[in-house]
Amino acid sequence: MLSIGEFSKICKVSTKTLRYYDEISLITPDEINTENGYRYYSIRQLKKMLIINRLKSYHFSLEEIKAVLDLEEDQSEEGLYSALIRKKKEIQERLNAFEYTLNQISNDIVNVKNGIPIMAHLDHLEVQLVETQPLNLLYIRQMMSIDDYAAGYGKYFNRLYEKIASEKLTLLGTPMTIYHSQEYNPAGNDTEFAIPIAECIKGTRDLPGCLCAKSVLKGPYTELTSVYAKLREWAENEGYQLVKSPYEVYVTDPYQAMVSEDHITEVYFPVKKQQA
Amino acid sequence: MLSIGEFSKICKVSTKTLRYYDEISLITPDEINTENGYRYYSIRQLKKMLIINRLKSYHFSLEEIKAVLDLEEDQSEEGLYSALIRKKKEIQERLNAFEYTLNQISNDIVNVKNGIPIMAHLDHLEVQLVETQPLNLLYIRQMMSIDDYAAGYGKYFNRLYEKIASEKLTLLGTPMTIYHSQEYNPAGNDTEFAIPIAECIKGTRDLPGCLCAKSVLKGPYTELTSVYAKLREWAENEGYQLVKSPYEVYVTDPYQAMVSEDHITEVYFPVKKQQA
DNA sequence: GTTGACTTTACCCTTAGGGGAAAGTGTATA
DNA sequence: TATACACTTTCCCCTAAGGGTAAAGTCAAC
Repeated sequence: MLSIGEFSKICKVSTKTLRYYDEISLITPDEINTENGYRYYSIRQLKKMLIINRLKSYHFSLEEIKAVLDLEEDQSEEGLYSALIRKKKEIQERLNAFEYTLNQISNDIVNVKNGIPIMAHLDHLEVQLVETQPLNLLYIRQMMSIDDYAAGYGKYFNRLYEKIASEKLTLLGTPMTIYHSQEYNPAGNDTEFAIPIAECIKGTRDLPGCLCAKSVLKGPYTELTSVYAKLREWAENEGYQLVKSPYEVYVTDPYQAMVSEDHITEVYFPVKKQQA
Repeated sequence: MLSIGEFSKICKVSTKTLRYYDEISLITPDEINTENGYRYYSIRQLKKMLIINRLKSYHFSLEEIKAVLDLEEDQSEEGLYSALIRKKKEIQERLNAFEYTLNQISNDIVNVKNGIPIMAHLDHLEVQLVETQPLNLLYIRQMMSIDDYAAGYGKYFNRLYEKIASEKLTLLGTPMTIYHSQEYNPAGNDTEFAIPIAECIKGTRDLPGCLCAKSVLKGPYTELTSVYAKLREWAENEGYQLVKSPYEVYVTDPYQAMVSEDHITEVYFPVKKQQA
């Protein structure tokens, strides 16, 4: 039997951690002296602790590790295997995200080095006042959380395109997204995915034409918030009031132009002249 | 002036977050109604908020962002530039770490798929009883925290090698590390970096020969804890007691064999036969 | 005037433990 | 055997970046 200090030293895990793992029942000492409460671990618990350490190094949460080990106890090898596969995919995704970030940050570094302050594109963004034509939209309206967006765009636009194809409808423009939520809420925002078509059928609605402030973004979607900010600022300065829900039109196919720098997105915000 | 909800919506940041940022003085509303406490943000605060969002996406902590923005206020472009460079390096390192993890996990996946349970190498690890020869060690002894190890090995062994080279000393073996701490402590462990040489000079000491349990690890250093566990288990089973500090001998040059699978490390643990 | 949307503060919760205090316990040495 | 010191216990507070919810006050539209 090993005292907590001995066990700690062998596994390279602090005693604090071992007590915490005991508390959450991840690994509990084989024996606890009932007189003084001292924890004693057995040699054969070393392996379990080493597995925990390894899974931790793979960025499993303690919760996940517990689940894996519990399954393992029931002799199913499947649990560990599928967990590893799943976690590998997760890590791959995080790695990709880091690569993307690295790209972006490198870009900014070049700009700052050349004396172009960060967010400079915001100053060069042009806003125009346009009168939009009414559109007939095939749409899906959905609450979207921030995590859903990445997968959501593909999913819902695909569904719309499928319907257009299977019912032989007439495409009249590129896909667009309309944001109906008043406030930003990380849990979910009322979002409408739509594609303009010719036919008025079930599942379509009319988007009336109206006066809009419009900006065109060339670049990655992450800069869209700047565009919205710019539109607000413009409206305030020019004495317009923002009314109704803004929408984005994806001029380039997001799945065609893989280089995010080449994306072209139009942002429309319905406005009206402010009463003096 | 924008209410917190309006500002939140434009920046795609929750009101909760804005109140929190106010609390930590990262971005405070331009105006607060003294009657009802309502927060009002100005249009020109949008830019600051967008910069915060961008830096957040680069994995800056709020603390760091505050520091950068404060420097920026004092018109020094340098602050932002060097912060970006620093952060880029950080992200690169995390990316590398993820790549390494991905490698390891893929390895384990192959093993598990082939029916080899994780940690199986532990069962095949051989332990032998050896009588070591006394060594004369050129050494540096240092408290090392877990984060220091990666950089520390290079640093201290380099220092030792430099001394050997500059004083024309006679190398008698490969580098080794001796662990003096009794318990594992994440804050710092008493660690000795040493290289056996022929000359007895200032900065050398004697490592007496003794009876040791010895195991040889072929593979990445991350598996070293398993070796220690194995040695403990063996000692328990064979009726030996672990005495004094264990040490590792790096048979392969860690900077030569870049593929971690090729590393060869000997682990020695001084033992004595247990009194019956 | 009322309703519903908006805002405020306040309190508790999250992960994976770290730091430290106060008190009890174990063991080696003088 | 007495004492010193190393070890262990529980208890409480702390982290970063907010999310969830409640109770109470406020605003704007109808």
